[in-house]
Amino acid sequence: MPELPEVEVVRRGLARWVTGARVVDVEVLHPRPVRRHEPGAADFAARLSGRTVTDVVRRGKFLWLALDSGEALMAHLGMSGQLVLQPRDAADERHLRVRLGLELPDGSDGPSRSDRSGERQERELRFVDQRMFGGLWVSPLVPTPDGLPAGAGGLGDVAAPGGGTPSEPLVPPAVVHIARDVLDPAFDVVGFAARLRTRRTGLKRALLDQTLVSGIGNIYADEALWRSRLHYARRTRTLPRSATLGLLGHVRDVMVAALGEGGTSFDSLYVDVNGSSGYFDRSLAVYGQEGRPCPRCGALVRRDAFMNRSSFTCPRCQPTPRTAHW
DNA sequence: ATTACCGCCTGCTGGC
DNA sequence: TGCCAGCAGGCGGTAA
Repeated sequence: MPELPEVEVVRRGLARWVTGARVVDVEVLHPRPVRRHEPGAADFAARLSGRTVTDVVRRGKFLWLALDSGEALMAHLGMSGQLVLQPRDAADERHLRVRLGLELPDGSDGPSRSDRSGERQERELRFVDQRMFGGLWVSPLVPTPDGLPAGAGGLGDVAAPGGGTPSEPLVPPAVVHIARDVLDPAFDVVGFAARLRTRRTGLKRALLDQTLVSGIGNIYADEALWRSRLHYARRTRTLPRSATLGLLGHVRDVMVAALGEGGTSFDSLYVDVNGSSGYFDRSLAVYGQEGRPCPRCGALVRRDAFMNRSSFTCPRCQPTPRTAHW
């Protein structure tokens, strides 16, 4: 499933290749992925046709293409979504849901192709999604409540200080309640620590709460907790501030490491959600490793049912707290 | 207001 | 061989 680093890799690819592109046609092949566009598929297509992409922005796992109309094409990859840039004559993918015909800006011939110059190159931006948890919709943009840039935008490496171009202080309403993520320069570590202490819940529930910090899914939650030697049911209220800061550092480290792998694995926008991209081949200490030895101490990794999902822990490094908060 | 849980989706896997 | 339960899980909606 696409996690934050994969979404950021997609964002960078889009920023590079489709900034300045103009939408020439739109085809919705399945209604479900545009369900969040309430006026319907025809209106969705009409609002995109003829528009030019001015920026590509991400907050958490929400991604959007800012348009010269002042609106934005929103995208969420959900569990199995992909955004791929293809030649117009490429065969349809099995789970192709939406197709946007694009005219690339002058001087760009798109990824992995260098054919004749002099005329604008056409490509298709395709939304492919097997399970359709994700989707596309067109949305207005509203000012960010804090007046700061919306998230990761422009070209460059947001994880590197000074890298990237600040995005405009505009967000889609659907994203206003989504917290910034740990790769966002405007992420407020101190504010997060303070809010965590007011919560009456367990640590992993808090990490997965997108209104506290965004972009953390099941995999990164488990990996960061393992690195921090913390159990998922540890009460947030009892966590010392230093441990909170350490945990956030581990979240950032594991994401930046994945970003480094993912960012060098693709020369197109294709991200293989089934894991053969090299991204998921990265070593996971505990996630999905039930019954295998903990890389740190050798105890066998345990799998617990948690929130209708799974949590993987090392029973020795991450003992169950005596006062657990499930 | 805060917290917890359900259901949406499809394809693959394993047990019988 | 076929059938079906279980599983993957982010997020919006809703109940308590």
